[in-house]
Amino acid sequence: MAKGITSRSENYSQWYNDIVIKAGLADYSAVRGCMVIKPYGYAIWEKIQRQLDDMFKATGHQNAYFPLFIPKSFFSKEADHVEGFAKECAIVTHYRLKNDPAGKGVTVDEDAKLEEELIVRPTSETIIWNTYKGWIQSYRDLPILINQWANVVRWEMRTRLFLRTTEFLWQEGHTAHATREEAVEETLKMVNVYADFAQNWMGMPVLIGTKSENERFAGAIETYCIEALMQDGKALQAGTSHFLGQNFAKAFDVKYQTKEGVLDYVWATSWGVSTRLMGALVMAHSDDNGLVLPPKLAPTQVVFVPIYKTDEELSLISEKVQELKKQLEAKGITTHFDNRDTVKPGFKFAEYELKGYPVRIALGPKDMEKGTVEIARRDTLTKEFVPQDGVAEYVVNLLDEIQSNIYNKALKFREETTTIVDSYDEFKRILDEKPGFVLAHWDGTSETEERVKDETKATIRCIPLEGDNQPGTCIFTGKPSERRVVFARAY
RNA sequence: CGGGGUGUAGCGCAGUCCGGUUAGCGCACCUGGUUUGGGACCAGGGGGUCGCAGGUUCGAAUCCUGCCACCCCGACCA
Repeated sequence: MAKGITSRSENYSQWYNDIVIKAGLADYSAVRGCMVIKPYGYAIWEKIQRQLDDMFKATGHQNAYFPLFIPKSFFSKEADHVEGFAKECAIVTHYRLKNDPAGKGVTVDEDAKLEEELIVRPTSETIIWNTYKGWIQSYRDLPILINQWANVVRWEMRTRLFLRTTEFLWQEGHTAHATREEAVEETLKMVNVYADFAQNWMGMPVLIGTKSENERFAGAIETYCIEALMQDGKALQAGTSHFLGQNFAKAFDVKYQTKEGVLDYVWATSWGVSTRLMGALVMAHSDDNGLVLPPKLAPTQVVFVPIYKTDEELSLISEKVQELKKQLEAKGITTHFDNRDTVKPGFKFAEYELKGYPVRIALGPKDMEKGTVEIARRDTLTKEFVPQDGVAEYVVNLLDEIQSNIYNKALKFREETTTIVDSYDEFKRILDEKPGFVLAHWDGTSETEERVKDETKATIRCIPLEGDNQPGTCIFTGKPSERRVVFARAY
């Protein structure tokens, strides 16, 4: 186990915090509930951003940017939306400071009170739909397919690094359509983009489904989500895509004229993923040695560590490393040569494991003699000697192998911790004894979900789009159930 | 907002119950040397308003009063 990291089995939360902090991803900040994302963490976020952005562009979306502040009056136009967010908003009430008369720094200038308070956006539906009103007159103006990369603020009671911070970075897509069908199609398209990203880039299997009424986004008709399972058996909502119907169009009076000349309200969607994905990445794959990154999202995929006693040895090794580096880079692989002479190789090995570099290549006098390198893979912690001639090919294949291995490992874990239950007693027992997804019948009512939550802390993570859709009877009430849904305790 | 806990060097902590030399330890940091195939070793060195404000006392990290901050567990949530 790495120095200073709490064991995963001993205390999962502590382990998670240790990895985030010690791998250099993020740290607590001076501001309550907010975190500082450090350069290494941000580098990973940039990889995530870049790939998602490409996927959004490929599905016809454009980026734009809307204001951080939302006038209070905008916010209160959609009733469910207000209800859902009212309790967690940061509000700007003044616009000026003055010197404290008591001589203690500065104080708020009460004369500079705003006529109308500004809400720091917890999400941007309202400001965006207020804007869209001015952009849309005819069916020719539709669809509008826009995404924004932004920060938002939600004043949560309790925060956790990446998973729930007061301020967080995310992207939010906001689209406007002429028909219900087109908007529904967009909602589904984007939840599938998220699933694609989670599985093929993060190496994290997800379930795609809809949310129950209790868990639905405030103001949405239907919320689609991707739901992942962490290594402690708790679920994490990793992304959501909302079909908003005409709720926001009605609230902000956004109408368009159809081909036939009739006025109708516009149909809307919104969808988002956040820096929470960083937390998911950590919790899905990491071990007691530190972070494990999927090669596709690792800022640096291969690190070279020289082993040497003399300057002559180092210069020979350096020459070889430069040669190999070029070969790898020619194949699109990102590399780093750590030739620091201030720390020993063993220290570097431990450090790169902690930081989750997928592949480490060590090169020492023995290798120079035999014409080999020592290649270590982070996911399995195994090492192998490989001829220098074939390194580039070997690493290309190895990175693919690692990418699919960590996905398969996570998938296997999910399958092993997913249980089908048919009675409430069994349901409760499984939640404690074998945490994970629990597939059970549910009568479809909020009351039942609420009662199950109160008694077991488990919620309906999603009503899956695929899989077993046979009817049955609710484990709690015995009433008819259309199909099994996915329960779990969640973050 | 309820319950619990903690504030002492950059980080992690001991010391507080029972007041008494110059406040200590590990890691990290700096200097010099030896090392380098899994987190090196030796020697020397720098770094502290003991969370803040008052009080008691010859004397306070330690006792008393008030305040503040943060963490953990709940409720709330991407």
